[in-house]
Amino acid sequence: MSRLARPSDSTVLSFQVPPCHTVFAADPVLRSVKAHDALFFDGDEFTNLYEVVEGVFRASKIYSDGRRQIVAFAYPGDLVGFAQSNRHRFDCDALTAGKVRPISRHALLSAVKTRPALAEKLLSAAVDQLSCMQELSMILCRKSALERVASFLCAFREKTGADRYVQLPMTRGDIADYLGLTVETVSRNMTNLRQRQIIELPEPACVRILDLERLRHVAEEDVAYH
Amino acid sequence: MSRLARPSDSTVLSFQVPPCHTVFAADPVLRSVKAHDALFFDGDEFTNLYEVVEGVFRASKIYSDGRRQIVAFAYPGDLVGFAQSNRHRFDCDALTAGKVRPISRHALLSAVKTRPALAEKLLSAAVDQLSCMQELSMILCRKSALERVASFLCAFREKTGADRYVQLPMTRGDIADYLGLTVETVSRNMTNLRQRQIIELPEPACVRILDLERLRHVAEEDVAYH
DNA sequence: CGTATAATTGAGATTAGTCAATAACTGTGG
DNA sequence: CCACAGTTATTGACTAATCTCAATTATACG
Repeated sequence: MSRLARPSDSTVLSFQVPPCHTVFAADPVLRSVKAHDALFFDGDEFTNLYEVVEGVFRASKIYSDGRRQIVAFAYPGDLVGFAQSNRHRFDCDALTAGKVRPISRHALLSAVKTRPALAEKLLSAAVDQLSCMQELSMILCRKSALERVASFLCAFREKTGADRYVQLPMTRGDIADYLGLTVETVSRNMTNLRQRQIIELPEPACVRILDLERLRHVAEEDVAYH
Repeated sequence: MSRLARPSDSTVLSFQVPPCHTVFAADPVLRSVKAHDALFFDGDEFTNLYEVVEGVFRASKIYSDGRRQIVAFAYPGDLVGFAQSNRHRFDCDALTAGKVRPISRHALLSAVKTRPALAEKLLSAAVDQLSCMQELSMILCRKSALERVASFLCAFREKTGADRYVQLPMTRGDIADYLGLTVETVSRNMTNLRQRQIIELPEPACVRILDLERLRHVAEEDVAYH
């Protein structure tokens, strides 16, 4: 996986449990949620975090001036809702119907105490996410709108395991608020990619990647790694 | 401390050990470094991380197109050089003369295994940093140049415990590469703040804060928290 | 003291944002 | 099944902000 393909991988509030370690498999309780259901709101008491089992979730923060920041999109395998205080700092809701496994905060804390290996895994995951986040956020600060949109598409594709046909569960507004752009700018750059025959847009929520090579190139052109 | 005052606090690669827990005090080895000395380079094997004891350090990444990203400034109490792989991903060097306490990676890993409480602390610190980083980076992506510069000054002041007289160990170029701006833009906005009588610049590296209230207001005006 | 580096300032180009209009899609109820 | 209303997406014209390039001034260091 290219390093630039990491954005959605680096969701701050969600860190991914390595697939080989089904850390919480012992907990059989699955909760089904419908699209638009909320898992928790900003300010809610932090009692559970959630392992996403199915569906796509959105973590967002709404500021008093009405602006909104999409903090992370969470996919199956991600943990979402980690908080360091007694309260959540973000809203989290479902973009699609899905399933989550709630993990009680208390259970997690005691598990960490009694199972050092688990603590080490979590720490390692957190450090990894921290590092990825640093890279991502700074890259986002520097990239042009076109590069951000292209990066987002590449990352989404990688993350969801899609090949050439990508179904976006989020709106242009969500993408804009995630990438630090406006809806119009996201839309214009989607059009730009379409006009250059890099993608097709059979409908707004569907992206067919015609030329992955060039899409990646556009995503990375300014920020090349050695 | 206001939430916006957190930037330098949220240095990804450096997470701060709570002062009350001198986690590594058992290790007596201190290393003195001169200004511009490097602790490690991007790609070096990850054998040690470092607790900053004295001085200011800079973690940066240089891209093949010549662009540079300042990833973090690290101050006394910060841990710098945490890596999740076998290699460092950033350069780290000293902006000023200082002292660091190297902590061997191996020692840390075994300590985490044998002392669950330590693991918990580290995990908690990492999650905290993760969360702060998310906030910071997104805020930086959205803020105007003036707000970023003002935020930077506020944060630096808080972090270093200065009152009204702030001595900047880094160049305008460092600040620019940290905030995702150009040198010229940083300079212009410093001038802007000076002309508005919010700060004085007796010399480029010295900032006297004349009106902290207004400086904070400029830093936060667009991104208000509820 | 002179040279190299760093900082400031100005003018113009470029990019993304804003405001506004139109088009497409979604879902609901007739 | 269709029509309507509300949301979402696209596009255009214009504005505002930052970047780029260039020149000048200040500072640091040998």
